[in-house]
Amino acid sequence: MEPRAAAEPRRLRADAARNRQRLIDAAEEVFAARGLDATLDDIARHAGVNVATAYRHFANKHELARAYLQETLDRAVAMAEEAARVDDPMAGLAQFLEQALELMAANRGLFDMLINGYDAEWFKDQMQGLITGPIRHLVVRGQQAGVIRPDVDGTDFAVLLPMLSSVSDRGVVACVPEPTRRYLALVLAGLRPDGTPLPGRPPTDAELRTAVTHKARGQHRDPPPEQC
Amino acid sequence: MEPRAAAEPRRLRADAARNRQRLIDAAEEVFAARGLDATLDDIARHAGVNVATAYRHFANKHELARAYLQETLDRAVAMAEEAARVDDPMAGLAQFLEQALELMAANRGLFDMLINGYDAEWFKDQMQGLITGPIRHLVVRGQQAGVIRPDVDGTDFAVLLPMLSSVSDRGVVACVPEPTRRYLALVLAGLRPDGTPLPGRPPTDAELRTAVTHKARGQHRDPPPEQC
Amino acid sequence: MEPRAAAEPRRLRADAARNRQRLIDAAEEVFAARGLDATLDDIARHAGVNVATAYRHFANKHELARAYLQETLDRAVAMAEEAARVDDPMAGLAQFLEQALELMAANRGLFDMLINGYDAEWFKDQMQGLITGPIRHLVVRGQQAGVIRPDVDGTDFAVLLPMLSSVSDRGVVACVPEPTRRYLALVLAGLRPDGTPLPGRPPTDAELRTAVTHKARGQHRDPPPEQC
Amino acid sequence: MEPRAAAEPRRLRADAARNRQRLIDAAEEVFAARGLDATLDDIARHAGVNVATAYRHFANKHELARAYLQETLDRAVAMAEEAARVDDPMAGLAQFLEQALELMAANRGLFDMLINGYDAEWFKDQMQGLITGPIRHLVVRGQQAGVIRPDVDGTDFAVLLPMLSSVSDRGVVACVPEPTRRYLALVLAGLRPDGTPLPGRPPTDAELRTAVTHKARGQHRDPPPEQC
DNA sequence: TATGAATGAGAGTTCATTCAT
DNA sequence: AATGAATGAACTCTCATTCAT
Repeated sequence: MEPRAAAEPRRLRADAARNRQRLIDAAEEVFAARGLDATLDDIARHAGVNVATAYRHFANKHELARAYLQETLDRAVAMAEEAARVDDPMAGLAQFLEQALELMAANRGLFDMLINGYDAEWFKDQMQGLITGPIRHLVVRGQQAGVIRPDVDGTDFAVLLPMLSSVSDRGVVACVPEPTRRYLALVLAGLRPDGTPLPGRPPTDAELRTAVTHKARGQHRDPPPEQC
Repeated sequence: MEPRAAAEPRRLRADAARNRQRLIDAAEEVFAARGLDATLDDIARHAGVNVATAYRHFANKHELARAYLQETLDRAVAMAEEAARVDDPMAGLAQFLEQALELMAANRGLFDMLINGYDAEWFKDQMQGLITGPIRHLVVRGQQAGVIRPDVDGTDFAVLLPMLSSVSDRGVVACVPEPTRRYLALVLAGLRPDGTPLPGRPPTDAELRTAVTHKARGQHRDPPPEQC
Repeated sequence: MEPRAAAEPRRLRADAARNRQRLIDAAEEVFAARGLDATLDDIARHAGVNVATAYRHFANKHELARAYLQETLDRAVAMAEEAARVDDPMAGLAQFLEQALELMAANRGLFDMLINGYDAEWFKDQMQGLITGPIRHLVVRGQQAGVIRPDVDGTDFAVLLPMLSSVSDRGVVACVPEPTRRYLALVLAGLRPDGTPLPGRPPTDAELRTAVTHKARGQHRDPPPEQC
Repeated sequence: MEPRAAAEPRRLRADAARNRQRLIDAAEEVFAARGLDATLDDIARHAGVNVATAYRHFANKHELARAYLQETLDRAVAMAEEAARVDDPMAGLAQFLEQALELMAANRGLFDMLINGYDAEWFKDQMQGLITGPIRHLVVRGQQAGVIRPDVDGTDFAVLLPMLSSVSDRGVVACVPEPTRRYLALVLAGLRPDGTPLPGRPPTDAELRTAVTHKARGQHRDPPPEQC
């Protein structure tokens, strides 16, 4: 019962690689459309393979979901790194957020992770680098330039990003042009210095490790509320 | 097999009325704690009645969820009406939002409706009055007083309210004091006039009818994305 | 998710009681014929009910198996108690063993417990009283009367009984008259004093608690070999 | 699709022969440790080859099990032949039984065949020679020397041997020193002449062909109980 | 010939919903 | 009207066996 290899960079036979990618693609489609509650049977059917084949490639539904989410998060990280290279700090931050939110738009699977706390433990680890790396960099630069209020931190984006992503998943999308950009602009406006301090404080780096999200569904039923 | 009555205002026998309320109360507890995925059996047990009794009072799980959500939304409406009576428009808006978000905090069932699009059609109808009534009133007053930017509308809150409610349900809650208030303050800051117009436009009243949310789970599998 | 009641002596509705008994009877038939690997579906079909009905009465396959095994073991205990009332100690012991082995004859489900270690923990508890109670009583009486060798103990029967039961489950049964009685007689002959001490020693009472059997299949995969 | 050869004594290419033996060795390890329920995948992995390779050498799991059991039984036969050369008949018999039981101790795969009736038909044929050859020889010698009761036959050991082997697989093993030897001694004591005839009669040679065991599991579901 | 991959047919379990008392 | 009981349709995951390279 060895764990069936998942992300190990072994060379796969041509057809297997094809099926693996088909499965991830199908997962992308199905999870994105129906959320992470979608059944593996559905995904396998979508990929044109048998469920058992899915289980050859991924130890369980969970792992397939990760593979799919990983692909998407990798793209988000690339975006963050690119944005960090933009000169104007506010523009860089805005660019990253726009791109990231675009990526998440109407993707229910991603949404389930960001918002509904699917696989929170794993997600935290993915998020950590993004937040404490390029994002904080952008924030600090903006604060030094005086265009971002001094009382926010990169860690606030562990809340703001999921929060904004929920916008892209609303029905409004279908009707209103660029809703994400609109509400992002509103939040960015709120990030400008205005002399009035925000209540509360940002999450600390340590809190990020346990605090990103706690709602659990599907496999992760009712994790006891984390203590601080 | 008569069609089982649902919410028709028939006179119920005393014990029947009692059971009905017990069920709603149990739904409140259970749905709030475990989200709308909770089983009817659980709720019935919590209410001290049998599942079949639940089906005598409510056509299906769905309807029971509505009854529970209704109660909560009614409270939100009351809050909005009360806030409309506050003199300072910004303070009134802030008060309503704070109270409403408080109400939603850690209420997974409500969250499932607001964010996950459970029973979207019905939810829209509930939201309509709230948005176009007291909330728009607060917004307009604020704009006349010059404390709210002119390019937002009450309908923007059909997006902002769910968006902010997602904050209250994050793990951060457990660790950071008053996270909801913090990010609400950020958004409120963004709502102040700053000379820079927001991109896009608010949803129209008509769009509200179809646009609030479209994600479907559980019973409501895959409603085709609404067209505009 | 309360554990669905199993053996609680609640009054069941007539039909439920009937179905419950049908299920146990079907379990008896099917488990006896095919062993404890038989599927719940098979048993339910045999009982003329849906599988889910089986799950209403028993938390899982395991519990149904226990209910069935319990019934059989109860009969064995009754036999032991009756045998303890026989005057001649050897005759009493022989009577009990004969009856018990008869009971077990060709019952694969029982065999799986006795021999294959299904649900060993639970079985130990059932066995304990039988061994240290009436069986030891019979043995001691026999030793005092000088008809049983002094170097055996009641606890030896925790080995001998399963061992002999394996005889009744062999194909020989179908062809040879009274095979169980034959090999039981052989063992009983060996139990008479002969001046030559047996090698080793009987299990202690404490060892009985962990020592009855350790083979695990089905649910009980690979329990680490118990340490002493 | 030619019928895949199984145990035909064709000359195999060197590497094929090597793989075949590797598979049998792996089967030995795995089946002995986990019983005949072990999966072919496990065994193949243990052998360092692919499952499909196993299917090139053996028609099915069944056949691989046979190959493994064959090897073990061959050793038992060798033991019997060696024991037949011991002068003292009782000592010879005891030596064989001890060695054979040692061989079976804690070998779950063998146990599944001896006790659980896996592949009974085939097993009978293997047993036949052993019983009617060296074992009967030992018994007859003992009877002529007056140290074995006259009313047993070699065929009784088709029952006694499996019966005793069940002892070695009990948890007692882990705690009690030499349990097999202990209960074997008890049975041997019973085999000594004591003037009291055993009830019943030994299986006849013919009965041996159908009578050894009839329990079937796994692939061999429910062979109808053989008639005599 | 040997392999990695693929598959169909379950098995155990759960849950919204309906039936019978 | 209320209950206890029953059900069918899923869903996740496993395994002996076959296919394609």
